[in-house]
Amino acid sequence: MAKPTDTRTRILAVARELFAQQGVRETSLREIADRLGITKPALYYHFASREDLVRSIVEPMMDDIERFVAGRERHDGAEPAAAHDPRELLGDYFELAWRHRDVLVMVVRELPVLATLEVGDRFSSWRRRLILLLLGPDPAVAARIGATVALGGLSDCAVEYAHLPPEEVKGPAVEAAAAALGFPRP
Amino acid sequence: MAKPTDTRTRILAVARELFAQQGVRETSLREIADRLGITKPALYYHFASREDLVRSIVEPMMDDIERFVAGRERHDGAEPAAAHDPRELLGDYFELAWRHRDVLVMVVRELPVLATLEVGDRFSSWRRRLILLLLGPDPAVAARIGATVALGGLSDCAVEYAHLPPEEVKGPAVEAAAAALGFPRP
DNA sequence: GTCTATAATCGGATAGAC
DNA sequence: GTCTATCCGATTATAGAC
Repeated sequence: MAKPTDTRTRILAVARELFAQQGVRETSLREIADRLGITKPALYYHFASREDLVRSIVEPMMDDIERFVAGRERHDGAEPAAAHDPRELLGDYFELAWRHRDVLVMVVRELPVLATLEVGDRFSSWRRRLILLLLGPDPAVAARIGATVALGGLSDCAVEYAHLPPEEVKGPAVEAAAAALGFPRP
Repeated sequence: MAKPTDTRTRILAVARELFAQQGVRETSLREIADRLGITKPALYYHFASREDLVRSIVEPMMDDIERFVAGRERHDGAEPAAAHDPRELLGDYFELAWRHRDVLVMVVRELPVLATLEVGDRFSSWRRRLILLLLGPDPAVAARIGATVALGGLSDCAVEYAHLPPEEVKGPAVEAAAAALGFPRP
């Protein structure tokens, strides 16, 4: 039953590649269709609109991050515990960013284009909640700034060193992030 | 001699604001003209083309960064000394990013749109040279990763905490970056 | 599922009057 | 310096045949 990759999947793959290379708004449906050797109307058979295509690419990552954050928060309404081991949380966060690094580049570089999907607000929310998990409630400004350096720096690494094997990147990246957070190397 | 702000300056201000808010490619000349109460052809009296307008906004920042990096490199062809105090260099770098934080957001989010200005290549070059200044020639991968966290995190802070007074942000941000680099708090 | 043909819209840019 | 009017190209999207 080796389906030779159906058209919908091939469209998604080509779109992902072009969006990452030249930007979302800078890629037209014509360009995607040409690359695949089909025509524009054929795209509309598989996706209701241009926005539907974009959403189909972005949403799996968004859902994955939402699960990541929500799964580590308390659900009983009690105060969120800062009981998370920083290195473990940062390591898991690195692997998450790494898994989605292609779409991640696209998203962080194009928040304005993706405004209709409210990507910016959701990212802010996740970062706020992650800082809460790392530092506990009401952290001082200085600690929050350290956390911003740590989390922002980790995402940058997933993008910057995408050509290296992840095992080689993860360790040093997590150590640097932990140090920025105020947990220096043992 | 209180010139009531000439039109060219007003155009640049409105364009900067709209570009930062909704993206470069997502802002049309019509939108800029409407906001100013003039028409599109009037824009063309002040700028030769759309690209000329974008360039006029981005270039001052680019020149400033180039001067920053070049001014700290050795010019005699000798090996680049790693003799820079990390906290001093990081602090100056923070202030640079802070000064240009509005245009900075626009640029890092829209590398694809600005491809014709070769913004991406120039940014890569600056980061590479800064890492050289911080770590000396041929740094190990782990050290480079720490530097990526440090420099990336600093830029993020200039954007993320743009609403706070810079004196409040700079200290903690530089300390976090230095720790990520491997120079822990004394 | 994919095509041809086409509608409707919007973008950047120019000519020429005032 | 700013306007009206206009051109040209490209884009999203749809209708209808195969």
